[in-house]
Amino acid sequence: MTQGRKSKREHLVETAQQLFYREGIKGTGIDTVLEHAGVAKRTLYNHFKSKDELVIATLQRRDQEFMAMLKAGVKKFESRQTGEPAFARVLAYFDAIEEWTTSKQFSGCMFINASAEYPRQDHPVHVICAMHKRLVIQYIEELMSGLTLADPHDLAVQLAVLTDGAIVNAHTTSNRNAAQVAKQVAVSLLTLHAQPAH
Amino acid sequence: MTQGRKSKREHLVETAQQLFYREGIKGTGIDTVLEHAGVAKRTLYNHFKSKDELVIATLQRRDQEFMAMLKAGVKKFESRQTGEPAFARVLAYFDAIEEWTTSKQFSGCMFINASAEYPRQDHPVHVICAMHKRLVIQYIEELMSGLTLADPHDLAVQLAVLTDGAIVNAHTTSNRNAAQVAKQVAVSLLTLHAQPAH
DNA sequence: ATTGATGTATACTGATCTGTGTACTTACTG
DNA sequence: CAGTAAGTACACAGATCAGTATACATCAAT
Repeated sequence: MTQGRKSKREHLVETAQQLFYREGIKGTGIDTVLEHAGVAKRTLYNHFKSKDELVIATLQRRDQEFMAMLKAGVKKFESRQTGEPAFARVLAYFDAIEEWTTSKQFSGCMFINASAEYPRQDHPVHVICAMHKRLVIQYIEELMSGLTLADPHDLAVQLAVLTDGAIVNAHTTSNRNAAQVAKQVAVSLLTLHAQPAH
Repeated sequence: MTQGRKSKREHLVETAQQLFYREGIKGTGIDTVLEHAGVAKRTLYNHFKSKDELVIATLQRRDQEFMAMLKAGVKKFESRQTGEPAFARVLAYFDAIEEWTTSKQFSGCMFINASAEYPRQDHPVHVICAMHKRLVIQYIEELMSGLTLADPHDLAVQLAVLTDGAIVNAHTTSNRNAAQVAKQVAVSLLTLHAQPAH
């Protein structure tokens, strides 16, 4: 089977992701997704056995996309940091968050939003969101691998909490400075608790 | 007109608030609210001209309730703080947040959740959520009135971001320590930037 | 006692929702 | 060319949604 540039399935997930992000999941009907994707309803239900399955596929796609965006952002901003060089990667991470939260299409964190739409903690959607958040914490720990810390995981959780706060604050109150505020706090925390290794 | 202990309207708003919080707003139909409240549909639509109006009434009620809860919590925990006495009120605030986020019925912040369900920033629901968040920042500033700070508003925003992060983290990842983490960070920030007045 | 406001019960409208059934088309493959 | 996998168009089911219409009940105040 030769596919076009994108498989129908991938195209559906991509379209659904955008709509779910912009309008909310429960605020977006299947028919709306189909219209935007230009795909027949039957095709969708051949690939996914329910809307929930499509939702989960979009979140998995977003997870990949988001982590890639973060990593690209860190690479991009790492060399532009001033101050203690050992902090550069972590601080570049906050710049990446800032670039995202101040971008035109920003509409909060898709996982936080999905968690809010599916508040039950045992719902598959909620579980996936929790997993994503754990991945981010893990990534932050990696960014701090060049630092000597009493408890690296502890600081990573602190910075993750800070990040979520910035994202939510930016979205709910349309505050374009939220990520900078978070970065300021991060600088304080790093200065207090971290020394460059060696 | 003599009312019962609670007016029908108040009873409807209270019932709707609980359901919207537990199951999400778009996840709760009008009929579900009516069943739980034991009230006729016509009565609801005599008091509110649409579901959106009911939603807004629940958010206004929650705003009152939440601020009262915060203030009661601060009063309750203020005297139990150790360390610098001038920090006691702010730190008690984080204890109040902790008590809430670790309580059985906790399901995130109703305003953050509502913002996620109504992502458009010009939607009335979204606007009300933004107002609530501003009120909280204002309250945090009040809690710090006994401190000498270079920029009190700045620190209040930092602590508000931190709070939102803790609430979201507690909800999405079922982390019972999120508020304590936030409090730790708050201690660091206060130590760095605040001196007791005089 | 009558009036007017408030609430109830129930049926209904019309829209929208997720998901299915069916028959047709396209296109790749053996 | 035959067969198979994938997609399309379209109708439709069955549930649920917000909101309305109508007729009746309750009750307090004049």
